[in-house]
Amino acid sequence: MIPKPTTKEQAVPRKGAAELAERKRPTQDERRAAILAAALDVFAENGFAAARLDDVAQKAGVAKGTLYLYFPDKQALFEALLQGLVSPVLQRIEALSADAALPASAILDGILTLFQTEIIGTNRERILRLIISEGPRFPKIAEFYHREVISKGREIIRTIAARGYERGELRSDAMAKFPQLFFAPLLTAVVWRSLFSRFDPLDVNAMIECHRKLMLGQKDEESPK
Amino acid sequence: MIPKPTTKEQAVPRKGAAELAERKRPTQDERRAAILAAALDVFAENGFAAARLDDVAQKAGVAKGTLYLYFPDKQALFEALLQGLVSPVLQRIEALSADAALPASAILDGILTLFQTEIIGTNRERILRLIISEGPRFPKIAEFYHREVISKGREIIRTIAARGYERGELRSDAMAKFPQLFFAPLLTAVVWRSLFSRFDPLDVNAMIECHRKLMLGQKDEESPK
Amino acid sequence: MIPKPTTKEQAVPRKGAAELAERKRPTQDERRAAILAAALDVFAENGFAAARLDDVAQKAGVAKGTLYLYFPDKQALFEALLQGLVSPVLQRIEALSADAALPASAILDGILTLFQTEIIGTNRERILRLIISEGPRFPKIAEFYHREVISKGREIIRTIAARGYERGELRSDAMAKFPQLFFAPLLTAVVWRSLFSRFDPLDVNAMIECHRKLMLGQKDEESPK
Amino acid sequence: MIPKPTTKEQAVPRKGAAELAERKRPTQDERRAAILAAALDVFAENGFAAARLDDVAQKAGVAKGTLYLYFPDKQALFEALLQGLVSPVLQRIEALSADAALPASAILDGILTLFQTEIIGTNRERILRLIISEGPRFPKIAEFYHREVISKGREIIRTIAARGYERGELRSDAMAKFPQLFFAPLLTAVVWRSLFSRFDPLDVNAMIECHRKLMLGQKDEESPK
DNA sequence: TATGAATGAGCCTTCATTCAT
DNA sequence: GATGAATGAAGGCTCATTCAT
Repeated sequence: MIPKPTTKEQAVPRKGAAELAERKRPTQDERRAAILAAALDVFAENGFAAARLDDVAQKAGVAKGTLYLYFPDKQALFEALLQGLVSPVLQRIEALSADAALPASAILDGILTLFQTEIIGTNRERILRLIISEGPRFPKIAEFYHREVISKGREIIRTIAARGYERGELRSDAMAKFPQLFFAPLLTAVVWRSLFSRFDPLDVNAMIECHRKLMLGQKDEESPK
Repeated sequence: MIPKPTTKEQAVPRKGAAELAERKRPTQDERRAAILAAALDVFAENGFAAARLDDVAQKAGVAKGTLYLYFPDKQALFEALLQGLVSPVLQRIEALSADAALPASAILDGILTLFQTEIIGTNRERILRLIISEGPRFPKIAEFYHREVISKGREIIRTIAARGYERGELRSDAMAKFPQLFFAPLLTAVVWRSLFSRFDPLDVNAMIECHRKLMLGQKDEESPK
Repeated sequence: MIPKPTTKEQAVPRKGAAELAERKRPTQDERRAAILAAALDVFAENGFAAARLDDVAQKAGVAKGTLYLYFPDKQALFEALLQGLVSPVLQRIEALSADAALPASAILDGILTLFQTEIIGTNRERILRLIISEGPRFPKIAEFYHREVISKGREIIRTIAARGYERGELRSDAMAKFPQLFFAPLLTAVVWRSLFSRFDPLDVNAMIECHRKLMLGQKDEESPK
Repeated sequence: MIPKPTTKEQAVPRKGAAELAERKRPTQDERRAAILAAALDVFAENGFAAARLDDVAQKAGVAKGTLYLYFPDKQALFEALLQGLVSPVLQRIEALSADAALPASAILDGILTLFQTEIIGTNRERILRLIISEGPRFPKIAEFYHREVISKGREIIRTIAARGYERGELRSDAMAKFPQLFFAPLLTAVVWRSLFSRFDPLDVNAMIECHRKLMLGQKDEESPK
């Protein structure tokens, strides 16, 4: 269970230890990551209140006390978990939206694709679920997420939608007014999957494709894909 | 706080109790209702795991043991709560949709209005929140809700959307394929309100109006409101 | 360990229950008293920090959770314990000292006798030990004890000593200035007993007799006892 | 706070470390002393059970593991602490009492003065407090202290008091029989200060002066101060 | 020798559930 | 039926001690 030291590539330490694929003692970063990964599993499965730190420790392969070397308490661990995995996707969205020369539909397509590939089915989806479920009881999390993700995402969509509407690419300025309408089906997909996918799976890609058409106001013939 | 059994000197005790202005001993149905109402408060505020039956009992004005006379355990109380408040709205939706002569837009409008008046701001919204949050850990609830509400609602929207598309009222058959797209903004509204309304309130009605336009594929001029 | 409800051979249940020596279900007062008695044992033996509530519960014959029905937490239990056993002795001292006609020596003798019979060897001595040991970490306790016992006792001694000095019964007004000098040997007896009595027992009565002589300034011949 | 080992560029490191004004790497004795000093702080403030070795290590400027290089465990550290600071004062008392030519009152005065200057307000007072508080749970300490200090001090007082009584310097042989009576006010001063000095400070010197008069059986006129 | 991260037994406290009244 | 005191299993957190470096 506990990795043996493996003082590796030293000149001649401890025999042939180096070439072994053996477990080395994890660095603090690795341990922290292991704890967070375990915490995601346990919190996602049970919710905050019902999650047991015993389980987190066991999954992370550390002693219970070790958790407290990395996080002051259960709530801090939870909050750290929810604040640790957000940015990269948003940055890619920002990058996408920066090119004003692109047609709105292309940018929105790109964002939808990112959602399909980088969120659905990944840990980020589980984080999202946790934020939806537990956010109301963790104002700090809700505010953080609103500030770091929601408000930025909203601005991006608002800009794109407004520009697309002015250019005549979009039939309506609805999304410029309420960018939430752009994200609503994505949120719905996440919620659906968490609730019903066991017995009524959702074809997320197909639904998003329909959403795209609706959003762009295309008539059905117009859509390729 | 709670009416003592009134051990007093009533010449004709307990007979015409109803017409007495004094607090009468609650009937079982009233007690059950009080417990469920209290449970909604407590579960909605804390989630299932963190909710304390002590609080439920106190809010309901009964002793803790009394809860167990009405529900076998905490989970049963929770499940009873989530299965008790769904039907009436759905029935009204079914009624609305039954009139095939109505234009699709009118029916959808009606449904949206029902949502705005009968869900948002009511206990039903809190139930919905609970289902979203806790559903994944209560398969029974998720299945029940899917069977009783989701699948029916989906069928209704599918029918209306298909009919509207055939009649040319809708520019796209997206919603016929994925009725979730119709409900997505409503779900989003509920989630938003639970997470962000404290510091970033959402104008649900305005958003729904935008959703309506987008859905119907109207150009902006076409919408009166 | 836990008194069984005694569903026994009562022909006419519940009637003649009183005269049976059988264990009846303890009243709340009895339970509270049992908890406090157990707490005294456990705290006296281990000190506050090292005392285990498990042991208290076991000694009191109740479940661990029951403690929390009577006291909000460990500290409250401890404080309740230390504030529960003081008054009667002080009242008797006050009664003794009220009679100004008595010679000072008689009153002081009476107080010393009370100490020997009502404190030494009783639970009050253990309480005293706890106050001495733990008081510095429980300001509330120290203040309470100072207010309720120390300051009153000091006033009493001061009055008696001053009066005795004026009357020529006492050779010195030392005790009128520092009544602590009257109590010092008593405190010392308690401390000695807690530390050394195992291997060097102290004849408290004899020491107190010597203290009396010293205090009264008698030459040795004068005191028979 | 604590001297970092000073890993700097010393041309001639570690040789004439003593005469360098800079902080040198502490010797083992210094480290031991630092640990004991820190332990006194921490144990005095919290008592044995509630004291944290973390705090001791931090105050001593060493790592927690280092404590275990110097003391096998917490209890051994505590015991070492309580056995380390006693002797010098006792030796001075012994020296004082050795001169049989001195009048008893002079020797007793000397001892009282030593107490006032060498105990009250110093670390020795804190040690004394710890012995009083924790002694009952540390028989080894109590026995050590009894053997090394108490019994010796008692013998000294007994000798002086007996001699003084024979010579007619003391009106009573009370203290010859119970030397505890001599120390009682000193003990009382220590206990009082630990419990009440925050809100009811004690003038220790004045009290001891009164004690002296009482002890010597002087009438008030006789003592100047 | 010194470090401090890691361990895990132990303890206070909570709360769903029971049951005597 | 209704009560609420009592129960005791469970979980968050602490901290003395260990051990790889």
